[in-house]
Amino acid sequence: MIYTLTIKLPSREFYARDTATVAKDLLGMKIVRKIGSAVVSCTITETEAYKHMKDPASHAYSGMTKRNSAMFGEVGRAYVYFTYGMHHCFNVVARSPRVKAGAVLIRAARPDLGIKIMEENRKNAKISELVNGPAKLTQAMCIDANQYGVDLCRTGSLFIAEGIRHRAKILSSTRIGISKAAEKRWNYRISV
DNA sequence: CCCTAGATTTACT
DNA sequence: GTAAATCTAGGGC
Repeated sequence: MIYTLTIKLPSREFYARDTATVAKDLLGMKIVRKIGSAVVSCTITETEAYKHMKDPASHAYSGMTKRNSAMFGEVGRAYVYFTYGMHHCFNVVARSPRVKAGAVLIRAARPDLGIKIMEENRKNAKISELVNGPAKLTQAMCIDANQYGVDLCRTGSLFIAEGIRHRAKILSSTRIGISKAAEKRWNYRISV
């Protein structure tokens, strides 16, 4: 028996909305990564919105640089940055049309497919800690500077797909690990 | 469980 | 020069 699996991807317009709104709507969606012939995927459980003006915590706040240029580029693409001398973090470029820059940091997820591969990439960490942090997720899913600017609206080596519709309550909190604009509650998560 | 220190590179001041 | 959208190991409780 041959099954045809239909994978639905959010449209480009999905990402052309307010960054915080997209951050909430990404909860429950899937990150799919093809590594050679293997596939790994996770369901997004925690996100954070980073805007442009009026958001001193955003990489885009002080204008465009070589590092953050993806935040000013086409929505629906990947913004991957390197930090703390050893970690990569994965963002999805998203903003309303009248805003110049914005991205959603993917902070945590739930492992879905390819768990064995992710365990190897994560030095055999416990399943509950495979992708429960922004740099853990990129490590498990082999996301680094090579994925900078990748179009997440196409079924390539890295993309976002719609997940199972969920009714989980969305909790909002202050963003993690920042010192500026610490009062803004642009961190969103769903439990398990 | 909690907490702290150290890793290690880049980009911008 | 230094701060950075982080993680891990190690020690204490």
